[in-house]
Amino acid sequence: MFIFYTFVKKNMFNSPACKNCQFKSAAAKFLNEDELGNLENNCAEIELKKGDMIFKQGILSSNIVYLKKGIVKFYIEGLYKEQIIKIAKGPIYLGIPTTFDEKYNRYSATAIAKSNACFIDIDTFKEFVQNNGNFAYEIIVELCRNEINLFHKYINRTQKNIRGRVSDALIFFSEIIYESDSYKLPLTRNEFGNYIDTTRESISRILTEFNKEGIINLEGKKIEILNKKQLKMISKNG
DNA sequence: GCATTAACCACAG
DNA sequence: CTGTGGTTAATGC
Repeated sequence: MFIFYTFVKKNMFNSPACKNCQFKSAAAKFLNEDELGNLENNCAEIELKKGDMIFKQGILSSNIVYLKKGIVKFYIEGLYKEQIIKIAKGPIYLGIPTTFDEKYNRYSATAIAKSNACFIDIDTFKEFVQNNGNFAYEIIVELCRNEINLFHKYINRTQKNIRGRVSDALIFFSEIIYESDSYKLPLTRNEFGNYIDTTRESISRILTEFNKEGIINLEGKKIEILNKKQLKMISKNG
């Protein structure tokens, strides 16, 4: 991340056209001409392939990342293994909790689909928060939403059985991530299990169960939801 | 006790 | 990387 920062300062990248950005965040819509110009000069846009790491736990961080489009996974190096904590898609800010008041990243983020990310200099970002109330307000709204979502995820982990949690995840990918009833899972069975706190074996079993029960059509990583009503039932009664 | 749930292990594509 | 089968431990009638 430090490298990007130096490059930007030397103008070795073409500055992105923040003013006309089609993927402007709710917060960035409140930036005035001057501020947008400032953003353009202190920001670099990068194209990411599936599997590219965006930032890494334990490494010094000096950028806020704005994911214009794409899908990412957040994960933490735990005591014994890596744990996926969250999957999200752009447009979204990625590094606020880990960069804002922390020297080192407290978690890692990796693209799990082709993505576009803007690396914004942290001091520039802080300036906006300090001087532009509307900008700051929108950032707070996003942070609040994230916290509530995590509370729900936390509760579901303990209070739903595995069939319920698998249903939740399938619905999440369908409604939030892909906005379609058929999609290709961006995770291996192992990662899927890790994500909802179970084993790859249980994922395999339950997906084939759902397939046999006619709730989904399963073909490797390709999922087609055939009976969303029932899936939602299972999610509830989990 | 007996049934259910889910993790762990092992082996085979 | 996946799917399946057997085993086992925990929990709830």
